[in-house]
Amino acid sequence: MQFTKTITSWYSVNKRSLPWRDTKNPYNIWLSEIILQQTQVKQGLPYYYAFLKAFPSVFHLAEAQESDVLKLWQGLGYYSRARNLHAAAKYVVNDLNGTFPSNYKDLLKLKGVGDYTASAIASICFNENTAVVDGNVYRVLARYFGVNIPINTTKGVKYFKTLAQTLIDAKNPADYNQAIMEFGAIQCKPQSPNCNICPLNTSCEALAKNMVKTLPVKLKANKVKKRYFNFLVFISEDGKTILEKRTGKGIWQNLYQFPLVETKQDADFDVFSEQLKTETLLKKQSFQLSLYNKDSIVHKLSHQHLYTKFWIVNVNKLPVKGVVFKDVKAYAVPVLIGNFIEAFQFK
DNA sequence: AATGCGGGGGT
DNA sequence: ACCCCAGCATT
Repeated sequence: MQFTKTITSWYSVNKRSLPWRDTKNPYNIWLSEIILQQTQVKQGLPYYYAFLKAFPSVFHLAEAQESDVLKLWQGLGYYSRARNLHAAAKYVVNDLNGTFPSNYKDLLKLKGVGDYTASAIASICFNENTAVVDGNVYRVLARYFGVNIPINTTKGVKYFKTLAQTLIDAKNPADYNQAIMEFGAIQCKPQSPNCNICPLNTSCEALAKNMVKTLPVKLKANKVKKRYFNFLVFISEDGKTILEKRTGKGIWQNLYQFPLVETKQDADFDVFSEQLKTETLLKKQSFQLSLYNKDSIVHKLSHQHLYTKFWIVNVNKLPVKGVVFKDVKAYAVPVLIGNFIEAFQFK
């Protein structure tokens, strides 16, 4: 297929030099693929180096505490990736004697490994003939073949997986898969691709029909929800504050935060001050309240905007076991909390 | 099939 | 304000 030949020869000339391209070690490739899920190379690169340094092998990772893995993952987002990474490492060590699964089907059994990642590892490390379909592949194929089926539907997912599988270079799945992704990232990029220099510009359906800007088609996402977060930054006379672990289902699972009071709307000082008197932590406790940031800090996640206030709660003695100020930075926290800790300087 | 999950960067 | 990113798990 001409498409396949052009993509692979483009890749041999234009590929970036990246650390995970110097190895076929499945541990390294797996780590890189998990880090790069929904994450650009530039953002993930420092984490890849940090993880390999802290956990050079799957055995090191399996022996770690989840809290240490999350701390190292801090700032990268989608924290279930870190929790699943750690769980999968323990599975590989405890159930598979440390030997990585070596085919698509068995790779899928690892937590956090879905169709894309199993295909990537199987092809790159074991040369299995299974096509990857990531955001880049959707875009390249939708444009080149002029496909307007929405990519985020069951029909679209199946269609593109099948199409990708017909195009893969069976003699070199490892390079072909990486080639089409790199082509999407650098040449057939989302915004204003330079089609003048594209090696496929004489046969690209989207270019011929002036559809480059409208492909691929993606069904619109839901609207962003607004939430109002009030963090209680306790300050005790013996130099401690309170950190709580987030449990349950929502965002930032297993990360730490200051005690949180969520309100239906932006909290007013007087109203909130009264409300606090009924909070469990402050029921039988006198406290002095001050507001750290008058204007809410807006922290934007994909599907929620968090309007956030940090309330400084001075107390004589903490109602629960606290954390001494110098230890606060050892906890894995969301970026929103980490930024506050950096700026506030506990002392 | 629909929803939730982070954070950074670009336009 | 909206889109994108080497997606996955849950319901």
